[in-house]
Amino acid sequence: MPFDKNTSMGFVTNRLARLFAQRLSARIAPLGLAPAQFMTLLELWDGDGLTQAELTDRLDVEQATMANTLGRMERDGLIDRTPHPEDRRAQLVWLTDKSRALERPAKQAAQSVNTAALQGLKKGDAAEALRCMNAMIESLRDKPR
Amino acid sequence: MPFDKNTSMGFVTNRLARLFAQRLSARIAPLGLAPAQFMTLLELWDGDGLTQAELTDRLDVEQATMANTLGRMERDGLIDRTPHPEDRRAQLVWLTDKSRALERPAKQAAQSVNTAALQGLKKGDAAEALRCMNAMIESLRDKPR
DNA sequence: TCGAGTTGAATAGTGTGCTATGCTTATATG
DNA sequence: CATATAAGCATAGCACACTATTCAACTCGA
Repeated sequence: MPFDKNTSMGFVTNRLARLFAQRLSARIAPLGLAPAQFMTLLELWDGDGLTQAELTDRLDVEQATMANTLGRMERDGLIDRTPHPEDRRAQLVWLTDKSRALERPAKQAAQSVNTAALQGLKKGDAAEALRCMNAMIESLRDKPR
Repeated sequence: MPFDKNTSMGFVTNRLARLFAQRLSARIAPLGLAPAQFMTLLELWDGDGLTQAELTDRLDVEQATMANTLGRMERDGLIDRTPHPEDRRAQLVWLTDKSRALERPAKQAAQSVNTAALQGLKKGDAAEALRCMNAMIESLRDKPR
C-alpha cells in the first residue's frame, strides 16, 4: 500500500493552503483583518448590500461559516447589517467607513503574497497550474460521490 | 485596485484545499478518522515510536497543533504514548492494533479522493501542477519576509 | 386560505490550525 | 557546580471550516 504524501495532490494542497493563509494573515493582521474576513470583504467591495445567503453562495462556504464570520466582522466594526426591506428573515450586509478604507492596503497585501508564492515560476506555468487547480475544483465540487 | 479572486493563487488554493478536506473527511469518517489524524498516521505507519517533536517536524504543523491532534488520537484509541527512555520530557508515540488495521482502507480512501480530483487531467498536467505547487511551498516557506 | 414545504439565519458541537505562555527537564556556559 | 538557555510538551485563546439542529418567515398548492 504505497502512498507517498509528497506526491499526493490533497496533501500538497493542504500544505500550500496553510502557508498561504499564514502569510496572508501576517500581512493583513496589522489592518485588523483575518483571512476569511478579507475574503468576505472582497465580495462586498464589489458592491455591498448583499444578504448572507448571497455571500455564502459566492464564496462557496457553508451558511454557518458565513454567519460566524459576519458576526466577528460586525463585532469588529467591519460591517453593518440592516433589515431586508422585503424579507423579514433576511438582512443586508454593508461596508463601513473602516472596511471601505481597507480595500487598497488589503488587496495590496494579498497581491504581495501571491507574488511571493509565484516568484520562482514562469508566468505560463502559474497560469497552467491555476487551470489544473480549477479543473480539480470542478471535479471535486460536482461529485460528492 | 483590481484583484480577481478567481485568478488569485491563494484564493483558489484555499478553495481546493477545503474541497479535498471535505471529501477526504467524508471517506475516512466511517473509519473513525479525521483528516489530521490520517495525516499523522501516515507518518506512524512508516514506523512508529516517534516523539511529538519528530511528528511535528515531518508534517510541518506547529507543535501545539500536533499536541491537540495526538490528544484526540489517544482519546480515540488510535495511539499509545510511552515515556521516552532517555528524556523524561518526551514521550514516544505508538500505533495501536486499531490504527494499524486502518492503514489499507484509509490509504485507499485518500487515494480515491486524489483520483477523483485528477480525473479530468492529463497525467503530465497533474505532475506539472504538483511541481508548481511544491515550488510555491518552497517560496512561501523560506520567506516569512 | 391554510397547511406543507422551503428558505434565511442563528446556534451548538467538533476538528484543525495558529500564536502565545508556562512548566519541566536537558544542556551548555561561566 | 550553579545558573542561564534551550528543548519537549501542555494549555489557553482565537479564527475558521464543517455538519446538524432549530426557529421564524416566506411560498405554494390543494
